Amino acid sequence: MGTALAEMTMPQISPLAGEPIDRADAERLAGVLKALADPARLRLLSLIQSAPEGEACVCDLTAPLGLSQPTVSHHLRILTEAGLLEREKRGVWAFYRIVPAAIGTIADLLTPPRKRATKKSAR
Amino acid sequence: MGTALAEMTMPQISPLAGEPIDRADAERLAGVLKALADPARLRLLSLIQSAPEGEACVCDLTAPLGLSQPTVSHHLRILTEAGLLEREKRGVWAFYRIVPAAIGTIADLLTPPRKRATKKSAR
DNA sequence: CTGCGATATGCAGGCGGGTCGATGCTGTTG
DNA sequence: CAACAGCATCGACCCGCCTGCATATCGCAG
Repeated sequence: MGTALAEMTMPQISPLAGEPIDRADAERLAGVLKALADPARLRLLSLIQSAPEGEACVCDLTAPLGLSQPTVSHHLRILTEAGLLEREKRGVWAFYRIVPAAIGTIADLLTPPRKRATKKSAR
Repeated sequence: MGTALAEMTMPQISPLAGEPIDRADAERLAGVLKALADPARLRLLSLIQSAPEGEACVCDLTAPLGLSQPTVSHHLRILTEAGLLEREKRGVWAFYRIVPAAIGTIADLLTPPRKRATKKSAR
């Protein structure tokens, strides 16, 4: 498990597509969104993305966030399990990097006007 | 108040753009994402969007959701305050409709690769 | 005016989540 | 081998949120 994202990228569900999504899909999508819906975690993603090599270790993230090291590890764990981050341990350090297509996938799931096939008229 | 979305659409913040977002922007974006990060609310958006006229009243939503009427009203209130839904009262009924650009705005905020201007090199 | 149906609000219970301090584990350094 | 640094895990506290029940409010019908 982990990568909760992968479990719904294939079915290509979209809450705003055609018909209502079922409970299972709603809970999966909500799960990933829950991982994103936290100021600390959004800042973590932002910090990691804007880091020199696109990666950062925990010790570089605690200070700018103003949170304790266990708390930062906790958030990184949640983001990783959601499929938004990937972890690579080099020596004593654990480097986190953003999974390239992850956020984009979520953005796509929230973007309905992708297909003009469905009527929508002139509103 | 209401429309928490409007308060951050102008600054055009993006957690994955160039530099790290500050605490205020992170909290604003997290606030809107929190409104989305709930199975019941995702289903509500989906149900409303796929309704005949793109709108629905509370009485039509309680049954498919399997939640009590007060709970549904509660979720609709949260979605409305987040700027994702708009409410129109006609007679005894309250009709809810999706704010067209709302979800798209969030999707855009989560879509970084829009501008190649920022270096990114070959990683 | 009285009654009824549709919503919103108040209140309370219960669960999940964010945070920290303490601790354990692993790999590096001397 | 001993000491130390980086990180993950554990336990606990506290707050916020989802949910339902009861109640208030508004609009319409008779």
